[in-house]
Amino acid sequence: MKLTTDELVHFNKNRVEVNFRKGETIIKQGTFAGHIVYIRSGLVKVFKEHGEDELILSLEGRGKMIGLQAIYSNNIYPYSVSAYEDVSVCLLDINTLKYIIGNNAKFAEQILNIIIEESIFSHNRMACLSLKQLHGRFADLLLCLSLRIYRRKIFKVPLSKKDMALITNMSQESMSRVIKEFNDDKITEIHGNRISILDFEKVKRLSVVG
Amino acid sequence: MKLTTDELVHFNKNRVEVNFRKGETIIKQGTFAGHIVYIRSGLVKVFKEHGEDELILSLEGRGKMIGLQAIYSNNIYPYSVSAYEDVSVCLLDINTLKYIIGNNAKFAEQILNIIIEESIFSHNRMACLSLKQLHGRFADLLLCLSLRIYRRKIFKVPLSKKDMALITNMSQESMSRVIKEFNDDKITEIHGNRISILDFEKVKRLSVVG
DNA sequence: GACAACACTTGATTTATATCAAGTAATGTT
DNA sequence: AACATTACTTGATATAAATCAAGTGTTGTC
Repeated sequence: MKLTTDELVHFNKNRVEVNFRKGETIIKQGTFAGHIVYIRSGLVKVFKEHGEDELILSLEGRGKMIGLQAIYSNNIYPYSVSAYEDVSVCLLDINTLKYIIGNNAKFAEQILNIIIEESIFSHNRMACLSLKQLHGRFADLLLCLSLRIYRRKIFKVPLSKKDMALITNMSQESMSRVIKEFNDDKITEIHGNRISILDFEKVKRLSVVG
Repeated sequence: MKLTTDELVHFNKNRVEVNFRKGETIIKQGTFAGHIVYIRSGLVKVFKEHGEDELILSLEGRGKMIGLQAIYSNNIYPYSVSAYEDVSVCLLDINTLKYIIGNNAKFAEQILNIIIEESIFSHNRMACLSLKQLHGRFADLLLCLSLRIYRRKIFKVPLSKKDMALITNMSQESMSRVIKEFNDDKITEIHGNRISILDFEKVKRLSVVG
């Protein structure tokens, strides 16, 4: 990023490194937004709280910026974020960020690109949740983990079956049944928190078909 | 917006006014994005095409900018837009826009705000579609039309029941039944394309309850 | 090592909503 | 005006997936 020396100084002065333990809340929906969160390591969930139940908007890992939406909308975080495992983050002061955005067009452009990418992701997730059924939604979760988060076909996740059920917006029992079918059909090999994708093409096909 | 004279000249040189007839496609998902669309008048739907079926992302009317997502992502429109009624738009050259964003931080900031507002709207819509059932989803449509689009409690919509069913992601038959119940319960008075919201508080409550 | 608490599985039942079917009303066309 | 086409309604049936229920397996705690 093309920041001036002045801007860099500003940034470093207003940057804090923090660690969160598994399960901790990193951002609480509805609270005043003091900073933007940059994830250095660990998996988190971004979710909307809606009375009793919650809707998971996305999973985010290493290298992602979270909370940019708070720049607009009265500095209030429009969603919550919590840690699936121990997480290390960097907190960037929101006013510093706002200041630089308002003065450095190239920087603003990059933030814009991040938000736009998120926006498109969000549209796809909406389509996934509304149009697809159980198998398609789970296939999408597998693709997300494999392509976006771990960049592998075999990986360990800090997610319980219950978590995965929440992410794919289905009941725990349905999740259990879907996983069983995927394993029986040799599409995946899922034992405990270890996921191996055996037939990647089939997962892709299931994601498209729904 | 704080644009320099030079930028204004640029803009006016690369601005075209166009009219679309009811039903016409204004933006086609997957095509090369030449411009951003500013709606001068008329109601349009923004939707994702996904094989056979479609998912409506939002309704937009007078004063809205559409297609900003194409700035990022190889200048390809990530969704389609079509006219529910005769629509008048202004087309802004995407390269001009990009150029100004990259050089005028204040302008970039405003575009950023628009996208962020959209992003939050999109999250709410996702929650609506995934968490709520028929009545809650229809209540949300009523609120959207009444608060965001028409700013009235009584208005005429260019939408058929079929359209409304698509927007709320339910079957035409369910839409019919839900409208009947709303009318029977004196919550609304819907005849043809004329909608009167009689009990606004109840609509809000139904939207929250789901 | 016993016990509690929780994660997961699996089958039976229920439920919300889609689909099917068959009709009436509204609209457009020659 | 007659006819076709489409929009809408309404009841009956089908279905995907949730919930319920009753288990087993796993983990943590004193």
